Amino acid sequence: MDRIDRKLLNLLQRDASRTNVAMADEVGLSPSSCLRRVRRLRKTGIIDRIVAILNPAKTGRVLKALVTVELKLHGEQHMRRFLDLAIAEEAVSQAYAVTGETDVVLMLSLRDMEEFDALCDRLFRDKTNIARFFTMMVIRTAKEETAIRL
Amino acid sequence: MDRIDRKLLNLLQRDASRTNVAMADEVGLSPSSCLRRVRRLRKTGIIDRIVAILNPAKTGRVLKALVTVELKLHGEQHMRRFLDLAIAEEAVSQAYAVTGETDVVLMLSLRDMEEFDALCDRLFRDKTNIARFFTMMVIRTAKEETAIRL
DNA sequence: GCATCCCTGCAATTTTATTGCATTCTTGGC
DNA sequence: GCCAAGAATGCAATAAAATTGCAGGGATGC
Repeated sequence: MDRIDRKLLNLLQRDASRTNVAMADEVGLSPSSCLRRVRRLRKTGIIDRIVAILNPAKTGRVLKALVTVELKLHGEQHMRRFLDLAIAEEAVSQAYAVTGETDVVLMLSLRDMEEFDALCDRLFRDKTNIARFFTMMVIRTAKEETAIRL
Repeated sequence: MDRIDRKLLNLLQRDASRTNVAMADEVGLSPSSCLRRVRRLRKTGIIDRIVAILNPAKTGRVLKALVTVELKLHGEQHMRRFLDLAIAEEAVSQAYAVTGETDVVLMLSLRDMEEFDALCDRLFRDKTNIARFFTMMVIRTAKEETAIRL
């Protein structure tokens, strides 16, 4: 893991669609050496995966919301049961168990408020183990970064 | 945007490193048709970008934290000033202005608590416009999904 | 019914990825 | 400082993939 590897990772985190030939050129290596480095980075797991990032607005998911959830019962099995419910939801893009005043934080990507309403029904109402939940609708996304600075 | 486009998007959101030939095979198109579809999806912006996702743990960023921030002064310029400060930080991977009890929510990816301490110094202490902030350390990541279901 | 437009597959061509191999570079031990 | 072992590099040949032109098929609107 040297300077060239870091350079490759930075390039790939921005745009992994460029060709190996172009990458080799940018870092000053031959295509074969460059390819072997990238393959090593993938095999060792530093590069987890290569994916397409869609534009949420163009897919109809125009609303984002953060929800903090406080459970009534905090045991491991109760926590797991709720998380399993939550992660099965398409609108839930992130789900974390956290320290602090609340137990779980969810990030939602929603089509509209109707979807939010239905989701609340499934996750938070009635017989579930929810003490309280607070919803923060996202007004502005200032940063949303998949890349990691090396 | 038909069934095949959706299939392509789902495939690419999982693994964009496969070849066009393989993709064409999976959706039952010829490579040339498949390529033209993917190019159209990129040109129209539905596919925003293709990126490498790194394994945070292998890059030394082993801690995650969510921070809710309440500002003293809520004017647009004050909000913007704080957000600009926050998004300039490498450890801040997501930053949102939100409705509700707090004004801003940050997602942090940290190397250690020392980095957190230093970050707090820069963003929250002293002369800044911070009324309060609450930190939730992530205990468990149950879901962290870049893909959008179509 | 017909013209138009879009999409498709095929085939030729260009570009890229991949691999073996000889050489160079780096590193650790002495 | 010198040598040996392992790792990384560039080159060249080969295989595979991407790209493009073109002709045919199907849907759409008039």
